[in-house]
Amino acid sequence: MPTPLEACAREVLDVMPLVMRTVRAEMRRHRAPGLTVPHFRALAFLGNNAGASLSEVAEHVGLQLPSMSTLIDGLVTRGLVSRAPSATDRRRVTLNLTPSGQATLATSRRHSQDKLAARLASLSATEQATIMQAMQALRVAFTPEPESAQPG
Amino acid sequence: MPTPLEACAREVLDVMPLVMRTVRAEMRRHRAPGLTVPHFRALAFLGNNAGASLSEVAEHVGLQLPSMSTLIDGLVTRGLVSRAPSATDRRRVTLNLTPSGQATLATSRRHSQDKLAARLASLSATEQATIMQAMQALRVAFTPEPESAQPG
DNA sequence: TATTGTTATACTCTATAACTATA
DNA sequence: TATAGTTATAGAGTATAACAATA
Repeated sequence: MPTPLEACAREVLDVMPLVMRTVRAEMRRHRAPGLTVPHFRALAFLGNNAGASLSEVAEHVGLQLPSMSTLIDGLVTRGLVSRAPSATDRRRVTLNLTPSGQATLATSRRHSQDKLAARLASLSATEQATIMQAMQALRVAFTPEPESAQPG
Repeated sequence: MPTPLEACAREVLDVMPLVMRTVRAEMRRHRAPGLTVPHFRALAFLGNNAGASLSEVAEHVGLQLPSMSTLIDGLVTRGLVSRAPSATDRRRVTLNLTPSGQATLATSRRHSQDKLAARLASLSATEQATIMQAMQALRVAFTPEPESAQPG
């Protein structure tokens, strides 16, 4: 007989991959500029944290530095992100969304959001509110603790 | 100003990758026999659906048939899954967990569950209950229907 | 001819290791 | 010496295409 906490963990473990698979499949089907979930999350982070460094994005998205370097490289090549040396510390890079990046983010987010919303629309308003609350609680529990650098 | 439904979709889109990244990282760290999330989900499905065919597992996990064939191949090689021709239709394959597979599933599930539970323990009992309810609602909304929305 | 599954092949994503540049 | 980032290289994981076997 599992405790409520155990049951909750198991349910999360069971259901989240199910949801993410749908999201991923939809992103792939849409395939605007081949935006994967990590691409998307990097763009979203830069949308909220203009001028962030590579390390900050990497930590937030959960990739190693070389992987994020490559990922950002692709976004720079595609003209979605600008990359420049920091004025105060020339080891660092300053990352920003270009106008095109902002537009792409908005479009892609809208698309994924709409597809997700279409699914969620089959649920009651109460259930939707419950999901909203659950996500907010999970965000708190799973936001990585800043070890060295904290974005403004 | 987004509607509640839109806000909910956006929150899901934002938070779920955050959670799944932690789960994945933990699985990788544990690295029992290199069980990935899809491996795990395939084992879990077979645990609940003994004798399932390859197509059934593939549909549930959300992989293409060749990918699932390879994945199952690895599980068979590792002695976690048995694979035999179906008695009634020899094109089909009958998949089952071996005792070792059952044990591995239990151990891995317990491990991931424990790690997840440790995170969730920082939340209140009310929040945990909310998450539980949210997952149950999401499960309903995202369980793939056997409809022919997925052509072959 | 249609369905189930496997094999062959290639591509994407991410990691580790080695390196450069700056502090 | 330590930190930020890049480049080189390798290895998982998954997809598409071609194939084999059965219905």
